[in-house]
Amino acid sequence: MKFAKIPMATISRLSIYTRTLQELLEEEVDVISSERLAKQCAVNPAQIRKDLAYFGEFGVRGVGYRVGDLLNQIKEILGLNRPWNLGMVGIGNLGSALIRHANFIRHGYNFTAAFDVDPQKVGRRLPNGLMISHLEELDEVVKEREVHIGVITTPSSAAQSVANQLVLAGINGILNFAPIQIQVPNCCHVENVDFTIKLDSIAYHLSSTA
Amino acid sequence: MKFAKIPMATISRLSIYTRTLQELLEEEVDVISSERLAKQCAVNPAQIRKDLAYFGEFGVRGVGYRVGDLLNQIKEILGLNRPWNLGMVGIGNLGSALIRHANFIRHGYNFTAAFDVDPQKVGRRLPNGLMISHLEELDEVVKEREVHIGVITTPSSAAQSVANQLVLAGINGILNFAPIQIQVPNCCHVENVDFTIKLDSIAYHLSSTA
DNA sequence: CGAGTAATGTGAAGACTATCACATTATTTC
DNA sequence: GAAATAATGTGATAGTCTTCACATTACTCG
Repeated sequence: MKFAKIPMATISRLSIYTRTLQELLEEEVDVISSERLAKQCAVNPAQIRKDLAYFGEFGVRGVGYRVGDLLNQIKEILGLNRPWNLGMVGIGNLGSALIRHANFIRHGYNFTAAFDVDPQKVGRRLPNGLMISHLEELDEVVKEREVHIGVITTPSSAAQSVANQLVLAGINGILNFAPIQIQVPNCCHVENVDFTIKLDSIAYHLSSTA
Repeated sequence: MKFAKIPMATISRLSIYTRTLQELLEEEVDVISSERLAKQCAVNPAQIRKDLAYFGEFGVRGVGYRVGDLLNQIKEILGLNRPWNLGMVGIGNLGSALIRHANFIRHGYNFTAAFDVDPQKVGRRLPNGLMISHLEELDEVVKEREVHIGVITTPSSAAQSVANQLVLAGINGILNFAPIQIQVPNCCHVENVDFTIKLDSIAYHLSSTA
């Protein structure tokens, strides 16, 4: 089943489903149909069933999905049944805000390393107790703290070089907030969070419909 | 040409092209081929030509594209040849980091309003001089400061209600950082910036290839 | 226990997106 | 000024993703 080609969009939606299922679980809903789940996630019901079908059969015909079970299985699929260690590179406004941001921890992501080049910052501790290391020590610290995923919040100009360093240190997953397309070998998976693109997209829609 | 259905992906790529073209302009490159531009943007050359073809002919056969001209024309298409006023709702860690973030201003986006519900915050000024207004005053302030685009950085639980208020105040574009699918009428265009989804996607790739 | 109802799982159709391949057009060189 | 070279613009093709429609299976109730 791992060899079937899973659409990226399916993976993203699985992530959305987990959030909604989590809520449903907290509301003590036991069972849910693809139709109701779809409405809450703003997708098509058949889409949900197709997405799940890539990985097996998780529902009961005529009944629906057991919320707790489905949640666990999707978490298993996504690899969320274990903690992931994050290393943040670039401790500016955005970087430190993200480290303090609650959403990461709640989902099993922990920052275990932070890097910068500014001598004013290196050696200091973040509010959560994490010490800022110098970028030069990246390789060493990444291995020591078992960082699995690199988060880049440096200026664009530094992003590619940081990515190279992360890859050399053995990192295979990068979350890139710098508005630039970074190039990495195939072994490494990059996801971009680029709100400038999103804003431009809004600007386009506002201009072309007005 | 506005009635041809333009793929969302095309709009996003146009945004990427503008960034690369901007760089090329600063490096005083006059002319560029789709092939070279494609390499820098990490896309297929034919893709660039197709994307542009939705809007007209901008190149010279046998030669390439004039960097300055192309940049201006794409900016025109996206509606970036004018300033856009942003109103941020939710002045927490992330919100205030984003307001200070340089990328917005550089691209013609200005924050002209900021909202929160915390009495400790309302009435205070942000480092850039912007006063934080109470959420109750949203309608009024949005109109007064001519806010075009709303940026939501509240907790998920508040996001939908804030979106409703923004729509009622006449806002037609929303950039949503809350990890929830907010529902709005068709007149309003929402873009989501959701790094939890991106992280989950990285986790999936790391788990399934390891 | 059988008929009726509900909701999944999935093959097929449809819609959308990306890539190829080449005709077309501009420039350069001899 | 003709031939060679270069690079766009685009019809055709291939590929991917989404939605439909229905056969299948589970539960409920008389």
